[in-house]
Amino acid sequence: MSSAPSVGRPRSGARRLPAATAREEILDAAAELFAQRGYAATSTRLIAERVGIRQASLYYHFNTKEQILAELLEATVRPSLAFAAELAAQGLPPADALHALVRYDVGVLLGARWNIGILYALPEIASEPFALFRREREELRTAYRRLTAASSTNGPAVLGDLVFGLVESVIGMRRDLPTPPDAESLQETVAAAALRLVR
Amino acid sequence: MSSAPSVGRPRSGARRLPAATAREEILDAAAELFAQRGYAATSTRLIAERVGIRQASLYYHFNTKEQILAELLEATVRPSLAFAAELAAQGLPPADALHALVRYDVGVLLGARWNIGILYALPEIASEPFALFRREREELRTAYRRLTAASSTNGPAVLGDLVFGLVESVIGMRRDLPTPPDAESLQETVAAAALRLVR
DNA sequence: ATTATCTATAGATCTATAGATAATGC
DNA sequence: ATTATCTATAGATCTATAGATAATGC
Repeated sequence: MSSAPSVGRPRSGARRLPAATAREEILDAAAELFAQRGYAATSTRLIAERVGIRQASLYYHFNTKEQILAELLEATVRPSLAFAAELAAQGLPPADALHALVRYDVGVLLGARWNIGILYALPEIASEPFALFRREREELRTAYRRLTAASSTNGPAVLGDLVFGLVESVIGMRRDLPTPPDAESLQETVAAAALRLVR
Repeated sequence: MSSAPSVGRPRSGARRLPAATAREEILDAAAELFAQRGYAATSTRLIAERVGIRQASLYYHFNTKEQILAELLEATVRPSLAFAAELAAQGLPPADALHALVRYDVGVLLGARWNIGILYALPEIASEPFALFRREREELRTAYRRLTAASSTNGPAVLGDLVFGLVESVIGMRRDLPTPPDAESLQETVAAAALRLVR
């Protein structure tokens, strides 16, 4: 809950988010720019400008530009991964659990302030600083595999991956559709579509 | 069908693809590198090195680095778009046409020498040099919308986009799965899954 | 004294252009 | 003469580090 600090040398520009910490402001500005123009195409100078500080000041809060992206990506998978773990502990019928997970995950992807999911496809995330993100995303994929396998008798081996892909297709819709669909109804639509695939 | 020319100053290095034109060699090297390390993270110097020429020599064949990416992207959508047009002219039952288009499109995405589809998500393609690619990809999306709407009585408005997303999910599988699935069977699996969604 | 900024800059790129050159073709 | 390369380089970046400084807190 900490916000604009009173210590430290004053900034060159106005704060981006007066209620947030500098760290949160940097993550927010970076998320907007990375999602809109791309990771490599966004300079640390531009991020800093949007935050109202000088380029070098970013490095008081983050060690590298890659670390900024890594934190953004991890923050996007983590809630769905935690939700999948909760579901696993509840012992619902698998199809009900799958429906709930899809609903939740689509909600996270559509509800994020910026469409960070678009960066999941970046070839750059194959490198080392993104190892934790890749591992967490694979865990989420595993949760989908487990739930689809349990929901479906003799479906194909890749059924879980197809459902995973169906869920993540909302990232592309959010980017490409002129009128991005209403979140509530898309959550329900995608969850229903997932059940059609496993049924 | 033209190949290694005999005119012009000799190259500094060995040819990448002795049977191809310099232009094709450049596109092939760029495709490999863009898909593996990312567009912005790949320098023109590295592309040239893989082709066996000097960095500046790329510009005899292409005006900009963006043009190289644009041609690669266009070449990946175009076959499926042409196939969709053929299908439209044939007057098949819509569900059969949808099945055929999904099969074909998945085949193109999996059969390409490099996984160029991974670059569809790049925020960079929102810029002007990629306008033609974006238009062609939207036309393909429209073909999916038309076929799903005709195959499905009272499905949701985004059904075509879900099928489109399902098809493109094979791009992620090709990248992320330790053993990428067999193309033939995945074509059939995804086509069958698409029909489950519209049925 | 501590914190969060600032200024200045090193060092390493990177894309694209200009003009020279080494082949073949006529 | 034409083609496809080469060398050299301009000019514009870009990330990250070093060290100074302007606040508040004790």
